[in-house]
Amino acid sequence: MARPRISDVAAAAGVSVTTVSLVMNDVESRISADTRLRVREAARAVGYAPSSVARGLRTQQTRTVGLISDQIATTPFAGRMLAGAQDAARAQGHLVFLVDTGGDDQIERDAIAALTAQQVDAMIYASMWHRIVDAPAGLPAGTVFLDCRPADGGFRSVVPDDRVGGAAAVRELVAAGHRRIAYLDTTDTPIASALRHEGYLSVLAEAGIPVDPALHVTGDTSAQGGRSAAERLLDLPEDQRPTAIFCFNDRMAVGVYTAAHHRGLEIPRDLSIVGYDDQQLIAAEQDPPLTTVALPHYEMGRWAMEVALGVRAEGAEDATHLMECPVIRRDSVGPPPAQVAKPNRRRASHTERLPEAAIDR
Amino acid sequence: MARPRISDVAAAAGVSVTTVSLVMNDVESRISADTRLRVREAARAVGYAPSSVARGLRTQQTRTVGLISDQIATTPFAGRMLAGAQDAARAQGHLVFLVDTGGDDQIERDAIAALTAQQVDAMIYASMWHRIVDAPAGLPAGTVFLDCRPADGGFRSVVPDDRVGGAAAVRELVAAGHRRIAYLDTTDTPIASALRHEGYLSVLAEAGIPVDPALHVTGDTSAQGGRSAAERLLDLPEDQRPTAIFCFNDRMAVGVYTAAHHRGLEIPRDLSIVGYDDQQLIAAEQDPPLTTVALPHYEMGRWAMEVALGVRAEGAEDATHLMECPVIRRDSVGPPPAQVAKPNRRRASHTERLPEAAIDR
DNA sequence: TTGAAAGCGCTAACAA
DNA sequence: TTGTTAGCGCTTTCAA
Repeated sequence: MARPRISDVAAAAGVSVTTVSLVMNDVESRISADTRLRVREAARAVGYAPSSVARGLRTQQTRTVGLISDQIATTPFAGRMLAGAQDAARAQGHLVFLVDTGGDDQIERDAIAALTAQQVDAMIYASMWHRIVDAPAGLPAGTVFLDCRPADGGFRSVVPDDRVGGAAAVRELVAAGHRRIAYLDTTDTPIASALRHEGYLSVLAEAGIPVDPALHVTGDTSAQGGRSAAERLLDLPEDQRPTAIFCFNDRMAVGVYTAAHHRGLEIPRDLSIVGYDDQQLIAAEQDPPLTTVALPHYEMGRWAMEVALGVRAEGAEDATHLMECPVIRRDSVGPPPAQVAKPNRRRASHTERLPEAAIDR
Repeated sequence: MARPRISDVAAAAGVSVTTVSLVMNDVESRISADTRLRVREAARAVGYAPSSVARGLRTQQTRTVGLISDQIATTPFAGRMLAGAQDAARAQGHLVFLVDTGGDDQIERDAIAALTAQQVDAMIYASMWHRIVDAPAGLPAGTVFLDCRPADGGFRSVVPDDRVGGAAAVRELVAAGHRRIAYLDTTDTPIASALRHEGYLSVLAEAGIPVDPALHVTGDTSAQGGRSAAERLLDLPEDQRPTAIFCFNDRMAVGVYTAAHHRGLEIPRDLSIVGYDDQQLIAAEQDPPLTTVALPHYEMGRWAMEVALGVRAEGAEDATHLMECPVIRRDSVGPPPAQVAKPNRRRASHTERLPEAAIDR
């Protein structure tokens, strides 16, 4: 059985297709209540649902959106960003085409062409981590950049406010009483790390804490990278060693936990840690749960879609919207340990603590 | 400037729209090379690309696929499944509509209606973890179920072969010499856990190892759940305690690591562990890296899409395809510890080991 | 309050 | 080898 058409409904209801169309689209002002009911009934009877394709051709509006992203498969963040975009799209009665290019330029070009051919009403160009990208050719005007900014402007974009987020993280530590705060940085993702570093420096300045270059170390964005960088920090002489570490991200923070545990340092008693990302299945599951700064992925996805669909009339044509990154307080931050005079005291106290670890079996 | 139409190209090239259509669709047999070139040139000149919407209306084939899933946002598996489906779709020149219902039935119904209205050529109904679902009404025939099976059949489906996967995991342990192997199970996800349990039992049987009910414990699927369940296992008298634990999933395995560390047990020297899922950012980043069984998400996604688009002519209309779960060998499996006579020996060796941990600073 | 008819942009049957 | 034309299923103008 073929898909019923509007004329089938018209015939069944004994009216014209115009009338059916009017009823189906709730332009009912001019249709009598009686006719309306007959049409509705007939539509249900034949199992009619308007063809979006035909409607799209006629109205030149498809109620679809294209979402192009570089990496969905390999990042744990994709989900929330997509969810935000999806929810906003659904609220507007739009369906979203998702294309993951895997970073391949040819696939990206093809995707833009295919999406354009599909006459999507809007387009979102998403990156899975905050960075500056070269806008690909062929993107329709009005495309919104999600978690990235076009190098040459020309498009609206939304990115996390990493500077303020970094500041919030460090302020958390300062508020707990720390003065020797390290920034465990990375060089893998320049934009975000530089911004978080700026935030770090601004808070040190506002708290009147001198900047110690030795407390700024880098590693690659993995637990292993975090661990090696942390080792360097913990190898510093006792009086120069940080009492708190702000980590570029949660994965690196996990490495800091490992490094700390291997030295018998207890978190947060001996060392406070703040991460970034609030990565699911990681941050909250540490022991103790990690205090971190959340990346507002859902909100960014939602914002991008709303702007793309014109729900939100955001200012300038190529303005960048900064989304707040909230601090998620858990249990990895505490006051700094009481000042210790001799470098060897800590090692001693470490040894004293060992029985505790054995006891809880 | 409006989108150029086929007639614009025809006018520019001085031919009919038929000719243009023929050329654009590579049905060139009847078109002279000369005309072909002229048309191509004209198309480029006016910046023409055929409208998929118009073509879809005319041919009744949209070259789009609908992918409905319950939870993308909250699962780390979604990505690879999507990637597999996407890649297969792209290979066929199809675009995919993605809808995440979040498990909401109303959203699901709306999505099915919207996708049907869009006249998608195929549909995939995906779950983010292996389970049996009630097929929602309105799904078009030919819909493929991904990582789930319809309770009443009627549709093709692809799911991981959890029974064989569970067997492979346990066989790994048996091969290393273990005889007291626990299954750290969960009740959160009945299908998968029951199948893996079957695999576990089958390998014990084939190895002639008696089943010890005390070695079958359950917890919820989290690090915390794994930890508590592991505590129960490790609390067993020395001679009944397992030398190896097969965990329902990697998250729970992480909890086992924690429990083991708190007792001073070293992995794999004192305890071997095998997980399941090969969860990114978790399994490989444990210390030591976790041996686990991978869920073939990419392959399942790819398979589902290929079957949905008819690339793969799979047998029966409602057959279930079982996808192999490969063992990922890392460093959490070793031979069982040498038999220890007295219950206290282990604690002694634990204490002896402590200096090692302190040394590596 | 309702209907006839044009046309969205394309493909394909048929004609030349 | 190429062109004319009907029609895919709908919306919308205009007329009744």
